[in-house]
Amino acid sequence: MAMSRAYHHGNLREALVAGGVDLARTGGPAAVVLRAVSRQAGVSHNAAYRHFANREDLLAAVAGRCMEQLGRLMISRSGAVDLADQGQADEVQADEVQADEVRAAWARLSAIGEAYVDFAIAEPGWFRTAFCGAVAPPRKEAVGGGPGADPFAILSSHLDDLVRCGAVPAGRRPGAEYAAWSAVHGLSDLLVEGPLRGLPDAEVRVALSAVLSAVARGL
Amino acid sequence: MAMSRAYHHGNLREALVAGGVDLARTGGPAAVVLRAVSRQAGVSHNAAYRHFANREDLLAAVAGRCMEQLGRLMISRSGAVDLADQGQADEVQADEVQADEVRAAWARLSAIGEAYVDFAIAEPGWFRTAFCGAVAPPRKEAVGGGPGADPFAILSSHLDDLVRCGAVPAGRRPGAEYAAWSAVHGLSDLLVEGPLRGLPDAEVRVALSAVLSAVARGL
DNA sequence: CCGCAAAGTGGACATTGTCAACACCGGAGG
DNA sequence: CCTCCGGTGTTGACAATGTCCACTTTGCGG
Repeated sequence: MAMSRAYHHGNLREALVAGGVDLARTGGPAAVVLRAVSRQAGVSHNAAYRHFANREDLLAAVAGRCMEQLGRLMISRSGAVDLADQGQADEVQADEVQADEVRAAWARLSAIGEAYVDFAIAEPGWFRTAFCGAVAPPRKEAVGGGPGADPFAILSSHLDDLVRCGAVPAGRRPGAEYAAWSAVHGLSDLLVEGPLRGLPDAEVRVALSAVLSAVARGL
Repeated sequence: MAMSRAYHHGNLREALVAGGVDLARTGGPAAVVLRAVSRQAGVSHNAAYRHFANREDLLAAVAGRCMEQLGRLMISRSGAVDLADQGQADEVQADEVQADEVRAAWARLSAIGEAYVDFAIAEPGWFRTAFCGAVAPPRKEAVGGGPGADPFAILSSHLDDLVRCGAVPAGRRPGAEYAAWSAVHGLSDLLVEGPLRGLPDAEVRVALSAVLSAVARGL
């Protein structure tokens, strides 16, 4: 199994993508350079062409990883809300349970929105790479243990929850993902590479809460 | 008078920026290539270095032009709303005048939002260039007749109008530009270079109206 | 045991950003 | 009028990159 390191590198494709993710973290999509990732993998340039059609193809793979990273953070933050809530769940009326569920659904939506923006700010290189326009098709995730972390799907299911528990009228559901996603993504983009770059931290929080509450009202 | 007057070329700086805008239109920021714009201006490479510190500097100038272009479309669409409205303005009660003004203010906000997205769709190269992160400082526009077409300033003044005529409570004003701008910019970015690329036209209109009405409700 | 296709290598080429040294030109000062 | 001078533009060079090509090596399947 363990291939001799001389010629056949264990599985290169993986190493190349990992190296690309590394470079993208600090330099964004422009830093995902064929020769650089090859060098970093201890392999000479042109080796990558046995695994990717061209640079764009590699970038797409790297972008996919970044997107998954974002999805993972969103899921994790959403889960954290559930955990925090269940602490104070005790014996209460049935309708109070329902009210709590509504509140929790709203909190989860806010949490994934905040996660989105936080990710963009904390990892601008990854964020810019994820949305550099190199992502492949919708990416049908492997059914198994893979973290099916497509941000869009996550958002959709959270909106479904809001409708299901009556927090949002069903008539408002169509197009809701566009409204919510656009708002959060727009703020992220403006903060990371748009005219809002370098906005003071306090102002960032003001903007974030303004966007999130506007979305909540707007749904 | 060592003005930027004609020396050898005419005034090159202008020609270079214009050529850059040309290339950016079809190829986005990546197409703004020093040697290409120099070639297109009938001048050999390195001539540009007498007018710009480096490629990034030129790109910033080109990006500024693209941003102005966007601002101009927004202003023009906002003006078109006024003209369309004044046609049906006749003798009415005072409070109806007020109601009309409120309606017009909302219509103008919608118009600039729609203009933003339309611009992104119609001129993706320019849009991507405008927001590629190369724009110079906050750009203090000349107060006079110059096309003070900073999209952010335009949005701000429209929101001010909404507050002034009572359509939006003053308490909601802080942060409102973040909410509105983020929503519209996010949709544009997702449509132009994000996962929403290639969305069928009908669906685009659904998304746009969902975003615009959500913003209106959210303010 | 052998050959073959997959995996990796080395070299080459065009393109690009950038630097340095040089050439041109038109006006300022004599 | 002539002469210098700095702003403008040119030529040449260099390193880095994406990509094509021919070649080599490896290990698996017959």
